[in-house]
Amino acid sequence: MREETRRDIIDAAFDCFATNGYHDTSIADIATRLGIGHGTFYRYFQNKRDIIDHVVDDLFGRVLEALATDNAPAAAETLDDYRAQVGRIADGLTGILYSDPRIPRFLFTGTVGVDAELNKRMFSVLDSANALTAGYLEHGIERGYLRADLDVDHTAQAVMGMLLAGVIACARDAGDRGSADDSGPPEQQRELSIAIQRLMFDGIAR
Amino acid sequence: MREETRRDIIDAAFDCFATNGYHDTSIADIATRLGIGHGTFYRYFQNKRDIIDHVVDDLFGRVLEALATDNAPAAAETLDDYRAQVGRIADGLTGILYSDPRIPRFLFTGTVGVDAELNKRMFSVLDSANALTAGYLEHGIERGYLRADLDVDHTAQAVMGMLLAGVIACARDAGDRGSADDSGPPEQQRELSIAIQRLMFDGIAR
Amino acid sequence: MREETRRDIIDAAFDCFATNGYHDTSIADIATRLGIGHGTFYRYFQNKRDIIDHVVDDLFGRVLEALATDNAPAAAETLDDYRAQVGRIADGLTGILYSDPRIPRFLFTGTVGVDAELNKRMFSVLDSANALTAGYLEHGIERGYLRADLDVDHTAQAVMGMLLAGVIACARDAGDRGSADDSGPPEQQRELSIAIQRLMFDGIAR
Amino acid sequence: MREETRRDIIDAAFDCFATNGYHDTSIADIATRLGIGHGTFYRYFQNKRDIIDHVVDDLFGRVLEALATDNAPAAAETLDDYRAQVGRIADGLTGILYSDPRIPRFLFTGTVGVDAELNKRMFSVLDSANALTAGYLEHGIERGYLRADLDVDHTAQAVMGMLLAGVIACARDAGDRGSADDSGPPEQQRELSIAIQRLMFDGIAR
DNA sequence: CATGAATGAGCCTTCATTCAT
DNA sequence: TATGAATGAAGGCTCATTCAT
Repeated sequence: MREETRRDIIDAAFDCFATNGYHDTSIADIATRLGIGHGTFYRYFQNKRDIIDHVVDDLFGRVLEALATDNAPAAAETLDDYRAQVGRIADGLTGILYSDPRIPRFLFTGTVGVDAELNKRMFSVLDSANALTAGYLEHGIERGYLRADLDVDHTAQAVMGMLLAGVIACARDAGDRGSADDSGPPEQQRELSIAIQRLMFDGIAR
Repeated sequence: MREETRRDIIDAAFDCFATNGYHDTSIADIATRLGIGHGTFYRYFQNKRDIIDHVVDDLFGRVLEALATDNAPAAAETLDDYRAQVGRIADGLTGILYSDPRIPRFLFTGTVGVDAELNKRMFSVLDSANALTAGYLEHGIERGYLRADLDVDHTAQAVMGMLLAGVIACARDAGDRGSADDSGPPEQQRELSIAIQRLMFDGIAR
Repeated sequence: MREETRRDIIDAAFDCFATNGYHDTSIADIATRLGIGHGTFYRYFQNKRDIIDHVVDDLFGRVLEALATDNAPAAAETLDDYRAQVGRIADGLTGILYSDPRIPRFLFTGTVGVDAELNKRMFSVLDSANALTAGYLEHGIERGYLRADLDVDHTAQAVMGMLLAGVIACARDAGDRGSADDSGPPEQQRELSIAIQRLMFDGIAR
Repeated sequence: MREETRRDIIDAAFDCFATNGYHDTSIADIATRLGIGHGTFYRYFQNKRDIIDHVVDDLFGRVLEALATDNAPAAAETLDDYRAQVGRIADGLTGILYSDPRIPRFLFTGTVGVDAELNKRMFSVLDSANALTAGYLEHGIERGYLRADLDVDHTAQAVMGMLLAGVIACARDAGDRGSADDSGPPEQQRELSIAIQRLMFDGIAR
């Protein structure tokens, strides 16, 4: 039960799921990619359904870590601070999504449509993200640099939706670019990021 | 080849896919739900992969029709016009999504993770929606009621993302409420709709 | 129950079986080729197994008729008579096989490997042919122009084998030539015919 | 992937095909006869179509080996030599066909009517046999003990036809005798063999 | 009489999972 | 501990046959 093998299996599974989706990936695929016997898989994971949870765990862990690294968790005290903070988070996410194109692809083909259970979990993650965002907004209201009548919960939901649009765009681009790691400059992503920020802070009206 | 049977199969398939997802729905499931022999299915559709396309066709047809009904295609000439128009579209979508909770669920479990082909198709639909939205924004700039320096394409993408957030929320709610047609008042959805509009037109800053 | 329809079905079945074989021909194929509903088939024949018997009946009827036409059934009284008779029979068979390339093909793909029952029947037809040939030989011995110590039964079997070689060659050629009726000159067939006769009457030794 | 299992499957398939024919044999039949799960079949062979090729390979291998054992490949130098050689080959074939009655049955029900592809292959085998026979005849002409004006190709075809008659007779007898290995004395076969030889070397005329 | 919609038995094939080595 | 041979549940799909219209 070498811990390294466990990691390798998670990585291989992540790769397979991102490339072919959960349902079109067989245990044999994962084992073959790793060069191990497919019986070995079952020494590390209960069953096929089991691994996806661990892949998701692992992915979220990596994403959160990456976000935490780039982002001071310090709360913004002014609108400009917040604006900058949002920019940093957006850039951070962009960086993560583009550092490994398999991430957005996996979120699609490896996460959605697998299971009612997993759906629930993903919804719950989204809830957390919403709550986090709502917290930021709440903080902004308290500090006085955001509109007092802001519906924080639903506004947070809307903001997260814009981020999702980014993830989806990445997933599509990743699909177009194939699975290779050739990082085309994330120009599109950056522009979307800017558009989101302007929408939030400047509105669209003249 | 009664056209009615064809419709029934599409409906039953829609129902099954929305409830259990594409991969956990067998042809026998669809046939059983309809009370027909499973061989009959193959008199109307080529194979399992074939029906999903028709279900998607049908769904999009219904959605577009519903949207068209509620919405004057007339272009907005003032910001208030546009604001109202956005409100109508949002309400329209809300109404559709809540009229049949299977719709958002199907978009998830019956559409994502099926196929590279279908993914491509869904992306392409998203593209169209983006382009449509961008067109509205473009028009607004020309008419002078929207910021001239708006990045229409990416802003459209962001706006569509917010709508997606609504779809996702619906899908989750539908899951919680089961597949029955008990229309809990779409209070949440209405509030999200308002939050999106305020975000677009008023921004979040004080 | 028009008799003509019955004939048409037999013809269409013959065509399908010759082209695609018994197992790769569906009732729908036969009906479609004829432009009738495939339910109609069952008004004329019990089931799929039933039709093959009628096709075989029909085919043998046609072959025997053709042979009878070309051949005086009169018994040969001299070796030269017999030689000529054998030649006529051989030419007759050649003509039949080449008049419709589907015949040898059908004997293969529509007759062998269908059924234990049909195998038995074909064997029985072969028996009759053997017996007929043996009768000719017997007659020749009685008349004194054939060797008295001839094993008529097995010699007849051997002679029939040579004819079978011709049928097989035809079947292969027919396959090569496609199903069209382009009668390449049956040069090969004529030469085989001659070789058989020389083998019978002159032997191979110098 | 025990090689023995592979052999067992080939044998079982051979048995089933010989008894019931290709189309009336299911993978489950083969597996059941062997007492293995039917999934196991697919660990050793691609699909149902795949196995028939291997069965044919195996059968031809065995036949050729048996023929080679009994037969000096040395060329005949005199007519008597050749006569003896033909006798040995005929006896060899007889022995093979009767050593396992499933062989002639398989050649019928397991080989004909399966596939255009397999038909082609069988024709090609027949070609080789014809060519081999023609070679012997050619050699006889060169050595001077066969008629110089012999049409070697078509004569070879005719000779092969007589052998086929033997195969067919065997197949029928095997069917009558059931699939058991009770070797009724191949009296019939021997007599056919003699009749063929006399036909070739002595002709039928007095 | 003709039709073709409906049916379900039956078969091929995949693949997650187990377990003896 | 690692392996991969074996397994059989499960599901997609075909097509001969029936029968209401």
